[in-house]
Amino acid sequence: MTSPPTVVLVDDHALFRAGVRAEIESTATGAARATVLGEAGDVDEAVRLILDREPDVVLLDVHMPGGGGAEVLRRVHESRPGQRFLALSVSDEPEDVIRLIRAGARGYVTKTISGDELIAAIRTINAGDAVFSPRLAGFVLDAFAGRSGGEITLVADPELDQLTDREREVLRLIARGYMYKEIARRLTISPKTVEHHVSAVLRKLQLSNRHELTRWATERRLVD
Amino acid sequence: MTSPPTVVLVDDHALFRAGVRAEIESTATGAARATVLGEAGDVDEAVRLILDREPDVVLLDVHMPGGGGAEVLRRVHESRPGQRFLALSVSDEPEDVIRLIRAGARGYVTKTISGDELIAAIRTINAGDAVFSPRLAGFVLDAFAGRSGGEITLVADPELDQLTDREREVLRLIARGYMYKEIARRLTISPKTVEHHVSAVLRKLQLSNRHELTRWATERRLVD
DNA sequence: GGATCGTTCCGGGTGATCCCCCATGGATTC
DNA sequence: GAATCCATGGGGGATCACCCGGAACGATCC
Repeated sequence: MTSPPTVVLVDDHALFRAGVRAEIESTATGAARATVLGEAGDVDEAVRLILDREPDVVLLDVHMPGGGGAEVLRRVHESRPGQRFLALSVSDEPEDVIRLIRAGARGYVTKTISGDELIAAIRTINAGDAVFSPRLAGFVLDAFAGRSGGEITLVADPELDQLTDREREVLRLIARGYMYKEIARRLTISPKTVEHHVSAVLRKLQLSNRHELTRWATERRLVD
Repeated sequence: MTSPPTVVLVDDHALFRAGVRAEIESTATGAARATVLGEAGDVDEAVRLILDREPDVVLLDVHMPGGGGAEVLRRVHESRPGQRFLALSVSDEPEDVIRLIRAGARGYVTKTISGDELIAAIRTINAGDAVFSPRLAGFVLDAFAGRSGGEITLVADPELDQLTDREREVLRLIARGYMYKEIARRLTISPKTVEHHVSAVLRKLQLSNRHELTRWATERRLVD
C-alpha cells in the first residue's frame, strides 16, 4: 500500500465534519486510513483551502449555504481541473446527483455510509474510478450512458436545456404562482407574449397545464 | 458540578453519530462532558435502546426511515412519558419543528450547532428547560404561547385541523396538480363536489387560488 | 324534534388559462 | 438571399378555475 490519501472536508455541519474526521483518522486497524489536511464550513473557505492544500480527494457536502457543493466544484475546477471530488449527501434525489456529476464530481454517496465504506470510496476516487451508492449506480449509468472515454463530459439536462432564456424566466414565475398579467407586468411584455412562452414551455416539456409545470419545477428545485 | 448527563444517539447516519460522540466524549477541557450510553440507526433499535438504557437525554434526528424521530418519540412516550429529547435536524422548517414539539421534544437545534453549544443544550434539557436555536425561538414561542404550565401540551395544527377528511383528500390531489375532473374521477364524485371542497379549503385556509394552495401544501410536506 | 355539519349535487356567471390561427423584426445559419 | 429560430404582439374560442345561491340526505348533538 502506498501512503494514505489526503483529503479536505467541506460541510457546513461541524459535528458531521468531526464524525468524518474521527472515522477517517482512526487507526484501529493499525494502518493509517487517510489524512485530513483541513476542514471548511462554507464555500469561500472551501475553495481557498482546496487550492492551498491540494488534497488527493475533497469530501464535499451537497447542501451548503452560498451555492452548495456545486459552487465549490465549479470554482475549484477553473484553477485545478484535475481535482477529484466525492460528494456526500443526505439526499439521493436524482436531481441532486445529476447536478453534482455535471459539475464534475467523480462519486456520490449518501451519508448513511459507514466509515469503512467511506475509506474504500475515497481510495476508489483517488485511483481515478467513479463511486456511487448501489441504489444510485443504475440510475447514473442510465443517465450518462453516452459519455465519452475517461474524461468527464458535462451532460446537459435534456429537458431544461431545450428551453430558451426567456422561457425559463417565464417558467420560474409560473412556478411561483403568478398570473399571466402579473408576469407580463414584471417582464414588461404583453400578456399574450407570456401566453406564448408558457405554451412553448408546456409543449417542449410535454406537460398539459401550469399545475403540472409547477410540480415539475419544484421537483427540480428551480424555485424557492 | 454533578455527574455528566447520559445520552443516547439516534441518527441513521453513522458518520454523524461518530461526530456527535467525538464531540461529546472529548475531554479536552479535562472534565467529562457527557456519557454516550449507546447509538441507534433506526426507529426500532432506538426505542429498545432508550427503554433499556434510560438515558438522561436522547439526541434524536428528525429525518429517519421508518417514521422519523417523531415515531421514536411517540413510542417511547407510551412507556416513559418523562423521557427528555433534544431534536437535531438539518432542517429549520417550522413544520418539522412543530411536529417534533407536538410529539414531545423539549428542544430543537439544527446540526450547524458546535460541539460546545450541543453540550450546553444537553445540560439545559437535562435540567428540564427547553432549548431552541435563536432563529427558531421566537417562532416557537409564538406558536405555543397558550400552552399550560410546565406539562407539555400537544398542540394541534390550527390550520390543517379545521379541514375535514374529505377536504384534506381533495387538498392532497389539488396539490399534486390534478384538474377538478380528474379528482372527481378518482374520488368517484361529481366535479361540482370537488369544486365545493376546494372552495371550502380555500376559505378555511384564507387562500385565494389553487396555486397558493399548492405552495401551502408543499411547504408543509403534505405531498410527495 | 330541531339545529348543526359534512357530503353530495345543480345552474349560472366571470375571469384565467390554453389552444388554434396569424404577423413583424432581429439574429443566425446555410 | 432564403431559411430558421426567437421574442414580440394579436383575435377568437374552448376549457378550466373560482364564486354565488340553492338543495337534498344522513349523522350528531342538545
